[in-house]
Amino acid sequence: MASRAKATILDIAREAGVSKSTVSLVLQGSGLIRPETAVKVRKAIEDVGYFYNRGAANLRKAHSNVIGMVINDLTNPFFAELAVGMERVFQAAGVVPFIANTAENPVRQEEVLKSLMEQGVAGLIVSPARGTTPGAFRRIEAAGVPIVFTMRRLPESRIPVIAPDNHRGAVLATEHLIRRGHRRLAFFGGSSDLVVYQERLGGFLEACEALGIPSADRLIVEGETSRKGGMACLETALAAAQPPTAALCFNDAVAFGVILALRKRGLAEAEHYSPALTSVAVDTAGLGERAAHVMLKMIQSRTTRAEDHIGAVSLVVRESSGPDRSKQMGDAA
Amino acid sequence: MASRAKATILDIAREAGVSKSTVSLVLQGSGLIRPETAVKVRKAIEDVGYFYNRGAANLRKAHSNVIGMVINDLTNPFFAELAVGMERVFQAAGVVPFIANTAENPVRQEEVLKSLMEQGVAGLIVSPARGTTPGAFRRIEAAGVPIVFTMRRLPESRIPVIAPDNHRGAVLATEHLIRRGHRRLAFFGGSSDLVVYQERLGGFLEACEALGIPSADRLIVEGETSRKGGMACLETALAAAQPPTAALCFNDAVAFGVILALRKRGLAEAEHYSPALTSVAVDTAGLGERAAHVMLKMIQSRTTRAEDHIGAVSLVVRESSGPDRSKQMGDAA
DNA sequence: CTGAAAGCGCTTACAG
DNA sequence: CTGAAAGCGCTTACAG
Repeated sequence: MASRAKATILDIAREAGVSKSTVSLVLQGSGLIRPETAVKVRKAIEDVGYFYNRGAANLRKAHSNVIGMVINDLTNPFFAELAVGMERVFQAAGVVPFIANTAENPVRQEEVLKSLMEQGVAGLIVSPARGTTPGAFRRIEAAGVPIVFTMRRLPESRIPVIAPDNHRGAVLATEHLIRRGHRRLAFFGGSSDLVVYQERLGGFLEACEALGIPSADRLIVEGETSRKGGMACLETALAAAQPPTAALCFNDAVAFGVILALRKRGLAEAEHYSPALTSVAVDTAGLGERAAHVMLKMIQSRTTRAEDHIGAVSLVVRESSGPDRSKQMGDAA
Repeated sequence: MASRAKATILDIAREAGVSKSTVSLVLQGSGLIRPETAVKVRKAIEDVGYFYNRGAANLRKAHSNVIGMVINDLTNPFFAELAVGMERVFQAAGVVPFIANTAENPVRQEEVLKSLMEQGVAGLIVSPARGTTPGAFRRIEAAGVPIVFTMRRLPESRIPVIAPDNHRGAVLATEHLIRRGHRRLAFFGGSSDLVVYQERLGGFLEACEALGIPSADRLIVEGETSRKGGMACLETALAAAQPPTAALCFNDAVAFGVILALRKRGLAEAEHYSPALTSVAVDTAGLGERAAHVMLKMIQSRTTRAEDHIGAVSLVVRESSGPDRSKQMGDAA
């Protein structure tokens, strides 16, 4: 049973008593083959335990059916969602997505990209790691392999981007906080080396400006985009002479950290301080689907250029239980 | 700049003024090549923007450097952790892991496995989807490709398994609850078609038996392994004549659901009912590393057999704030 | 040290 | 409809 040497189309041909061209034609579902021949061949395929050798086929056909998904942090459920959306589309198109994780490490990213290229991917969907240098994709672009960025853009790059409207999301969330009566606002978490950060902070500042919150009443605390970072942000903010009464958090993790810290201080448990996690909703799986579609189109039309796509966002207001003067957390996912 | 046709070793050979054999030798780091020749070749590789074609190489060498990781639920951070551990080991060994998600769907799993086999993987690390049939891996085994199961085992399969000691974890957690003074215990979530469920429930029952909890005081509520499932379990339990005072939850998600439901009912907020999420700790990344090592060894020794590996577990007791008679949640991760 | 030749498993014209 | 032949990009003996 355990045949060590893998079967090839030659084995199938022998088993079925036809030539290997015929087998190849059957494999490709060609209409040129007589039905009973096809049946005979298919039976032989089963009998010899054959697995199609896509590498050999691609070598000859000079194109591949695998595309690489390079993700900066697979432990972030957000990216898992994104991957799920892409897979749906690719599956339907007969394309196999291989996922690789860079763990936010540009060196690892370099290796992963090289690997994927060596594997002969037809395209690359990438959420670039922090600190990716502008030239990181130069050789791949030169080789004519299409790339799509998701979630993050690189400064001064012409690679198309599929991402949510971070700026708009932050504007919506900030407006919400101000309308709820808050006058001293904070922006918690993230760091200015990320383009995403600039976009969200920009939205925050724009809304503050538009709705008359003076810059003296805005507190910006950079920090790790993690629970720990969120906790640190809160400590910093509470140490201020006039602590903010509401904050826009860079992402969910930061927001949870802030809430944990509040709870630890006994502030969140108290009746008058019930943080409602209002958040910016992004159709993540939808963005994944979109990215996949763009990629498919690029491959098909043999181009490395495409339009950017900025996904709509909306505000999800949750359990805003406290009175007007209650402090409250807003979170931009 | 954008050379559409990909460069081959022939282009390099031409550029460097050597034969393609020489280029191949340089690519493989052979010591047979004069240093200055190697330098010249390496420069040519840069100049023509070459990417090694691993598919062609593998075709000739008849072995590959990619292994497939087939995961049943990528959105579960647990599996992301596992993947991270494996990647660490594989990277060091020059092996490229490709991750594929089956979303707990046996049909999708079938497709993914086929794809990976067609891609010529050297081995497969699989966390099988629910409802996987015993024969699902027959052809792959017959082809001599090594498989390792992680986290879950299949009934009546001889494929090696790397998994945490679920039984022991449940025993530890249950003993803990009983020692805290609880006498009416529940087991929440999961369903009996999973081997993991049998293992955990078995541990729960064994501990109850050993420490004298009569079966009348044990409540077993099957349910979805999600927050929603956990919430439903709690409702069922509270409807009992004598509700349990503590529960062992199938996993984190169920436990969170239970806590949410308690909070909604106002039970968790009350002083006398502060659920402490005591949980069973598994070194997930460590299991990932272990699985990778086992796989590497199997590939190297050309076998499809290996010892099972059952990872140690430990109990993490957290914020057990209430008094002895406080109700409390234990969670087996 | 380096070159010419064969072959890995497939597909693709090209004959028959 | 089916077979013989060439070739995809590489590696591997085998000469030189």
